[in-house]
Amino acid sequence: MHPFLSQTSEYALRAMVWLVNESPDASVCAKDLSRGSGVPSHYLSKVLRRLVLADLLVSRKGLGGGFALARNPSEIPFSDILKAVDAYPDLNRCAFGWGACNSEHPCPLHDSLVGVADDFREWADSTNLQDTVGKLPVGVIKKLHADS
Amino acid sequence: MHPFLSQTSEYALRAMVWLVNESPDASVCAKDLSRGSGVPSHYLSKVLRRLVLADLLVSRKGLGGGFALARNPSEIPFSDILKAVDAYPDLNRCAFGWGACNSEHPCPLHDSLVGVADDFREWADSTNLQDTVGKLPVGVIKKLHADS
DNA sequence: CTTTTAATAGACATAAATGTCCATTATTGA
DNA sequence: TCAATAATGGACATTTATGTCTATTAAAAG
Repeated sequence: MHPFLSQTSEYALRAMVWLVNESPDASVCAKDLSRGSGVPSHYLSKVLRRLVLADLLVSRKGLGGGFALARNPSEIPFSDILKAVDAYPDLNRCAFGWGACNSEHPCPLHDSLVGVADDFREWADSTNLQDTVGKLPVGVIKKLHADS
Repeated sequence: MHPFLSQTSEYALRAMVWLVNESPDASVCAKDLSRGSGVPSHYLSKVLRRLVLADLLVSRKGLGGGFALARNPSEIPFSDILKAVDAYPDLNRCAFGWGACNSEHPCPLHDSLVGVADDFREWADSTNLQDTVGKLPVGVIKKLHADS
C-alpha cells in the first residue's frame, strides 16, 4: 500500500517519466506508452486525456500522432501531474472533520498534519520530470518498434 | 482529498485522539465515541475492533464497558494506529511497477519517493497520542452524558 | 477518395472502500 | 434469574476507484 499515491497518480507519473526518458522529442501513441510503462492500455488512455486537458501533454490523431510533452521537462513538476489527476493534497481539508480548521482554530491534528503535508507538497513542487531523465535504460522505444 | 490518510485511518486517529483527550482513564462505549468524534457509529465499531486486535485499545462488554486505551498515550505513536488499519506505507512497493526496486537497482522514481516516504514515516513514528492532549475543548464527555 | 492509424467519448464490468443493519454473545446490576 | 447494556460477527448496500470494450472522429498517406 502506498499512502501518498493512488494507482491512477502512479500511472500518470509512470507514463510521463517513461515518455521524457524514451521519447523526449517525438510523440508516442498510447499503445506504445502502455507497453513501455506497463500501464493497462485503455485505462492509460483516460489518464493521458487528463494530462492533455491539464496542458502537460499535446495529442495528435492519426498516423504518426500520439502524445508528446507540452513543455520542457524541467517545467513540469510532479505537483502539476498530481493535480491533473486530482491527487494533490487539499489544503483546506480537516482530517478531524471540522468545518473550519486553521492555524487560529486548529483541530488536535492540525499542526502535526500541516507539517507532513507541507513535506509532501514541497516534494511534489520541487521535483520535476527533468530530475528523472537518464534514470531508465535507454533504447526501449527502438525495441518496441522493432517488435511491430 | 487527502493524499496521506484514507477515510478509515482518519477515523482511527480521530477516535483515539478524542478518547485520550476526553476520557484518558475511563472507558467509553462506541456510541459515545461516535457522537463525540463524529465518526459513523457502525463503521466506527469495526475500526475500534481493529484497534483492539492491534492492542491499542482494550474492550469490555456489558454495562459500564466500552473502549479504553491499552497503554500510556505517549507509547502510542500514530504509526501504530495507521498500521492497525493497514494505512502505513509499504517499504517494498515500487511506484514504477518494478518487481525488484531498491537503492542498488532504483526505478526513476525510487530515490525521490524514498525521501518523501521517509518524511511520512518519520512523522508517523515520532508523533504520538500524548502530543494531542489538551488540544480539544474539555468537558465534551460530561455534555454527552447530560444529553442522555 | 479510401485505407490506415490513432485519439476521443462513453458505456459497461469489476473490485475495493465505505457505510448500514441485525442477530448473537458477554457482562453488569437488580 | 431477568433486564439492560454494550461489544462482536457477519450479511448486505452504496459509492468510488480501477479496468475493459466498442463506436466514433480526426488526421495522414497513397
